[in-house]
Amino acid sequence: MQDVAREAGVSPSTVSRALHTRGYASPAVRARVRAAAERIGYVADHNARNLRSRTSTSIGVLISDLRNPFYADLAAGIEEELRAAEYQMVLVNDNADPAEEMQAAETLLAMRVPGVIVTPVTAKCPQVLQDNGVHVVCADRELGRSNGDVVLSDNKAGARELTEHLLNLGHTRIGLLIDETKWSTGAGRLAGFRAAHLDNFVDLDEDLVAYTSFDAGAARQTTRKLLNDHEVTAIISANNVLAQGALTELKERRLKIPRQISLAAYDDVPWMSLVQPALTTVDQSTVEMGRSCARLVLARIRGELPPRRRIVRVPARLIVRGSTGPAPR
Amino acid sequence: MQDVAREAGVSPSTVSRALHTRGYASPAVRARVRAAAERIGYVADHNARNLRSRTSTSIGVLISDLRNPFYADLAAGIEEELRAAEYQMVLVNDNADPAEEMQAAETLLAMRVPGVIVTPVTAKCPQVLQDNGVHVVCADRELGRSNGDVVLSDNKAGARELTEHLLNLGHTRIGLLIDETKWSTGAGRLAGFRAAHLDNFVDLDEDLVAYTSFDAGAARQTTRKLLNDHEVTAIISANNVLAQGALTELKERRLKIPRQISLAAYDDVPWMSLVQPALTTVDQSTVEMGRSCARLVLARIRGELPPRRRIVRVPARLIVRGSTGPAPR
DNA sequence: TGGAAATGTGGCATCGATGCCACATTCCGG
DNA sequence: CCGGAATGTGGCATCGATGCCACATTTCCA
Repeated sequence: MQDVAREAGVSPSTVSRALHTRGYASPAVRARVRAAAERIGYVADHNARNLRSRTSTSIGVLISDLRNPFYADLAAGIEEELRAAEYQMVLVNDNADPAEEMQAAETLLAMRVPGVIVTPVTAKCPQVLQDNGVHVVCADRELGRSNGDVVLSDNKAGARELTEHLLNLGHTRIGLLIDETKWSTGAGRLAGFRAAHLDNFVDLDEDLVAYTSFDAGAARQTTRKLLNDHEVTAIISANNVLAQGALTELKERRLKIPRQISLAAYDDVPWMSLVQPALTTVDQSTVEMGRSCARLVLARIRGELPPRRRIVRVPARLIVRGSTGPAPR
Repeated sequence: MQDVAREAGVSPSTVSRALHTRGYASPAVRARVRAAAERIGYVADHNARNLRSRTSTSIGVLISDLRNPFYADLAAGIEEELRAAEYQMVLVNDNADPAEEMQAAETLLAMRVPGVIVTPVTAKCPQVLQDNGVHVVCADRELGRSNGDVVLSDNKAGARELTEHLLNLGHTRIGLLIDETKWSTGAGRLAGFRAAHLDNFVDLDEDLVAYTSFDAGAARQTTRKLLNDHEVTAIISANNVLAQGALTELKERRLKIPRQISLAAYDDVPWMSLVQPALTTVDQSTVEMGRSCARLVLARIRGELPPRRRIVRVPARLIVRGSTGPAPR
């Protein structure tokens, strides 16, 4: 910048004013400075700018697992929106580990990022960030009674719609493969599953809610057990990872889908339309969810929003494909 | 930091020395300062540190499309290794667009990142970065005659092995679905395909090399054309995106895989083992590739490497699954 | 016991961009 | 023709961490 000032024959202050819209600078000088900057290849130092202005254009994004297409899509949506606003995305994987999550939060604090988008593992993480003046948006799920902004898939409505689709096909014994109900994600999907049964006057056998862990192998075992112990004519998987395990087990058993059993999943990811038959799913518009998160955090940073917490509910859409059909008699 | 100094009753300089391993500080003072920092909840400001030390612990990662599992895995590997070294990842999607790529490069320059890992779209981008003193590692591909570090999949060997696998099964008319040969990626895979034919004394009909564009829909059309115009008993897709199109077309035609036609793909991604039959693929250990990139760029930054350019070749591994079988007579 | 060496700590300039304030110049009306 | 407003530009302190240098204190040996 000193160099640009010398090159243009003005002072550093003038350079600053000439390159930004803020402050006066005669058109002549402005042009001269811009030319000089161009010639030298001047690129403003973000660190200095951030230090002085006590802010930054980097946004922290804290997710569980980039290799899961859900998180990848979320991040892609966030990045797209941030880039358009000339912000940068600092992406950190926490592997759904509380310790790594807190570690990451501290790093982001050190970077003095003005905002963070997080798929929280612990309520403490968003809390700590917020306490330090960072604008936090929780994505995909809510832990306990947080008081920050959140962007959620409408889990209950989506799961209800999916369940109703199966009930309408005559299924009355539907297994639900689910890994957790402590987060709003699992809780909402389970609630939707229950609500659909209730609405349709179908008694729900609680044994058909099969708890497993967030892992395809475990989901496969759980599916096996579910099929061994109970008569079910359809299975709903609460997310894309569990669906993988369920499908593997069904294929292994050479069960005809959907003739002998129907399979459906919450969270539509690409492979689900590639398998034969393609899976009936609930698409939670993950990329759009990411965009919403970014828009929300940017609006907060710019102070465009009232202090009240904002809850964005991204609609979920049922996609009927070949894996669901009439219940066998 | 001023606050910590006051709290501990020492000067800022001493705080700096006490919190780092560099410089002297009596154990007593060190303990006192650490305690004070802890109490206050002090987190060093990266911007100030970066400004002063003219460096940064953020690494730029410039990729084409986070939604493609290949890039997601690459990024995941990079992030894992960076995090372990207490570096951060600034992730930018350039959508394989030269303009966006240059834009991103400029942003990374502004951030004064010490290193960038890029899956280049244009040779200009890594060049510009390098000219500005940034350590650049090109991942997955090489453009023209660059002189920087690169981490590549051993495309030629992998493609040769895959092709040989098919030739050994008696296939002599193998279609290759490929989108580009300007980058080292496509060029290497095509070379391996050719080399395998040569080694096995099978004449290669150049018409069976079907050029398409990087898009599942286009790949499907090209596959259709390939099947209409030529007798082929096997198809190799040059990457995961094209494989999607090829598979869709084969399913549409109700061709029995592998009885009537074999299908194989370069770049193993999760859905390939979920479809029935599972696809024979070449696994390029994408995550490990990402880790290698990160290790390489960190080593450069630390000055641990001789000036000569480093070319890391990550081995590719053939995974035989159900989609390839003996050639039909 | 005096002086040199060793040890620990504080002062201060610095990195680069920013924006307040002061000052120089031009412009206009009374 | 002079004073005050309007306009444009430069000086300078500042953000927070760092590390050189100087200085104060202690240690040690001659």
